[in-house]
Amino acid sequence: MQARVIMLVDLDFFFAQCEERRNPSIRDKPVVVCVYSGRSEDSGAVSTANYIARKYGVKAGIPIYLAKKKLKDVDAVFLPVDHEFYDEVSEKIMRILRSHADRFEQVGIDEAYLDVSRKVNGDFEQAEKLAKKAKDEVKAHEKLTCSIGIGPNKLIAKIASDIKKPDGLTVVKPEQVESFLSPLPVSSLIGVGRKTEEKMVAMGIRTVRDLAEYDAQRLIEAFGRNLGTYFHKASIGIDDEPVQERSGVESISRISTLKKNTRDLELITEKTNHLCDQVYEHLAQSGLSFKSVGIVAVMTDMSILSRSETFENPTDDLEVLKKTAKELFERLLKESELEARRVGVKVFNFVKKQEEQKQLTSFLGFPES
DNA sequence: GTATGCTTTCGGC
DNA sequence: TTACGGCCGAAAGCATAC
Repeated sequence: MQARVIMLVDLDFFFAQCEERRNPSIRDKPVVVCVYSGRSEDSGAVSTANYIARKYGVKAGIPIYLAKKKLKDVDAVFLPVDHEFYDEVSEKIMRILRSHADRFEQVGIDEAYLDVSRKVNGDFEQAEKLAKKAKDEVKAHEKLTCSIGIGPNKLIAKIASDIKKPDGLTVVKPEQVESFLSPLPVSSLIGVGRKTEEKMVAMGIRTVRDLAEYDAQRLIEAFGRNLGTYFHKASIGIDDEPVQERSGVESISRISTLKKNTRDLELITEKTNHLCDQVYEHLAQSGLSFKSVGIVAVMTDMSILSRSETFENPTDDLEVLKKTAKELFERLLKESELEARRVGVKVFNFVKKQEEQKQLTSFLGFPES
């Protein structure tokens, strides 16, 4: 059993970098990739921005209008998102990265874990060379930079990848794990969100070092056996999560901004029926059935409300989807007085169609063939 | 008390 | 000072089961 060597590869400011590659003449300017909602000239939000734009405070999530204001005296480039193009680029890069890994796990469109333990014989020097080679290859074939973190597990690799970017490479060897982790805030650990961090701070735990020094048994008392054990192990750099292929998406959703804010169920249903059609189209390509339907509404004050329903048995029926979405919106409107601004539909809890058959037959007591 | 599953919210890009 | 997308997975909260 040799030591594990794990890499996390993160494609830098991915959408904006794709746009720079397509049109290199914009590379020295702020590049802002936007999602326009169509409601008015500049309504919408920033999806991602290159590092030049970030120097002006332009980053993912801010309104387009605000981004334009921050860049009003600058020669900046604003572009609409082009997901098809990014998907294409991502697919090619993932193929390159996969070829360098013993095991591969893609996370979203621009990130992947590579287990390279065997490939580099458990040697971190070799892993660093391999990472440079992968970076060079991605650069040569796809003209894109990425940032890589290397560590003895996914936890360390992920945190390491954030240390230097863009175009960074950070290696944390097993003997460096303790000094690497100790000073970080507990929120650096996956699994520690705002609430958990607050709870830990109240217990006198701010840094990973504090967490590591905290009595493991007391952690278990405070967070339960699973979480408590996980936190204790993570604090000393232990993480046994394997790098494994993701079987597929966990949810498919479509959301859209309404022309006008409304609480008229018929107007909303008109829009969500269309969204259901799109979700269904995507679903049909994947050959999946779903057990759960969810809806989401962004209200006038930008607060987000959601409702969902899980069925006894999986289905792939478009009419069931539409009917359920409508009922959920009806319920949501009863429980809020605000008008809806954006509405969305999603399906999740997937079952592959063959397995659905299997589930049914085993339920009925037939022997499996 | 803890595990599990479902629902809702949060947060990154 | 306001302004505001679409999609995903993770986190959190709760009810019920064990």
